[in-house]
Amino acid sequence: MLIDKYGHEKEINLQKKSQEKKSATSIYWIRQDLRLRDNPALQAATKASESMIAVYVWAPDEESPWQPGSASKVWLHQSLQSLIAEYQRHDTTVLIFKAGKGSTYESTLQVLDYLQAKTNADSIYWNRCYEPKIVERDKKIKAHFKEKGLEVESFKANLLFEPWEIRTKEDKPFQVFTPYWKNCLNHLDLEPPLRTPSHFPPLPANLADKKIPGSCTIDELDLLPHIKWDTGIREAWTPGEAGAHKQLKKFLNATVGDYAEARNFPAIQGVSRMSPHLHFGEISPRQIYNAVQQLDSSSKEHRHSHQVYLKELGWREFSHHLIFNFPTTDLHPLRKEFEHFPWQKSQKLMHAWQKGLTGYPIVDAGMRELWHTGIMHNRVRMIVASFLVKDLLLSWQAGAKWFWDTLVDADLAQNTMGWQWSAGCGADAAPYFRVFNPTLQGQKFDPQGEYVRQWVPELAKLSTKWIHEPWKAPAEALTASGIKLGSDYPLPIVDHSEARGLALQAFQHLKQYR
DNA sequence: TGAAATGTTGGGGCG
DNA sequence: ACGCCCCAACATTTC
Repeated sequence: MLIDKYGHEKEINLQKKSQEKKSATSIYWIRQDLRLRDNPALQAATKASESMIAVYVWAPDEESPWQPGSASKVWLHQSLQSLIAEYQRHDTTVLIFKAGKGSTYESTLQVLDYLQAKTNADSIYWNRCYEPKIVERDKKIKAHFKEKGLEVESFKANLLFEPWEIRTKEDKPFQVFTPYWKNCLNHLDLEPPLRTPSHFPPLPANLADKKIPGSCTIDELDLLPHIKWDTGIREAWTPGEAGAHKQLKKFLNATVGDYAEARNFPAIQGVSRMSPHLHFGEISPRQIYNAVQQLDSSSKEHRHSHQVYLKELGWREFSHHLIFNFPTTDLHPLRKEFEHFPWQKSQKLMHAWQKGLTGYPIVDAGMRELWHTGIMHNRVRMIVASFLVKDLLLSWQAGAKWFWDTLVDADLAQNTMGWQWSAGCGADAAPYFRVFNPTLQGQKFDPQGEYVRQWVPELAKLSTKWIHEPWKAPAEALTASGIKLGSDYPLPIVDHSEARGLALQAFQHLKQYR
């Protein structure tokens, strides 16, 4: 395979391929790339062959212990529906399979193997994923089909930089963001995004119009919850490629120019809301990067905001760089001394945090926004994470698990980096003694209390003066707002200043292990 | 992408 | 006028 160090392999290869004889049948394996545009694997499969099998395999066991959470599955269900509709417009059927315990096929490999044998397919293409378990599985699949003599190729589609390309001078992975991103920008050589393939080859004749053993419908994947709690998610989002581009346009037309400031205020729509779309590959970072570069940037402030936003794509790149190069960090702290951190266990405190009943309005607002919509504003994620880890002394792993199950944008790389950053045990992490004060953060970033009032309606009538510290409100103010603390809304479950002291003590305890 | 504690400065009140 | 104190405002250090 021709490899250019910075990711031009596919363009080079596509050129090469179009000069070659077409293969008979190609398999395009759909994974976290639920889009038609800017999709190199799909491009390769459609160009290379007389007939094509587009296949999605639901095999959550292969991602254990991080099989998709409930919110993520709701998103996936809808995104797949939308993807299949897009394919149908091009007269193409997407085959769907389940693999694992209790299914016709034990594994993804078995599904692909069956399809390959059945159709005598001679090539297989997919876009890369970077979670350690998935990388391991994909390597096996690649080796398996190469041994069988197939043309097997994977592509960079969901990152600007492969996690292994960017290295320090000592040829090590970066562990600090700023030099990492600087290095990335020095190497950035952005190709324009690919278009939707112009031609979609049909299914091989012996598969067309037949029921294929083990294949199923989206509904049969059983991704939707049995108790209908997902209306909030459905109202807040439009999963799928079209929804992704619509949201991007909205962001680019309205708020990206003020992003640097606006992104800090959860009550306004100052952020891009691209994260779930990016996670499922409904849009590529290259498409976003390109679109931002093409914006009018005559004003200095806007230019600055654009860079700040692109830097967020940089953090996304960095998280994948980290999970790939430090593959055990999904469960273990990168900084080893944190294995000795005296994390507490308390069902009661954990439950209060999860349900938004901590007595700290900004924390509770965030946790309830998460529960209702499957998303939480990033500023608030930092606040609630700091609160869990430093005020409640509950482990970042416990927080990561909850986010994993409730976020529609749950992404192993990003979730891991975010939580390790918050706990202070990761790469380029917040120093441990950096403890957010939920009251001050609330007053700074939700100064009118609008965000709190939206998600903690029992406080809605409380005046702005007390909205972030209701326990300090005079009795008259509380009665006038119809609030009885301790029954309508909880008193703080811990005293922040006391909790901060305890956290700093716990930090002292770690020093002996450095 | 912190916050609290501690230090410094300078204006104003006041004897 | 002067020295002293207070304290807000800002800066620096510390966790």
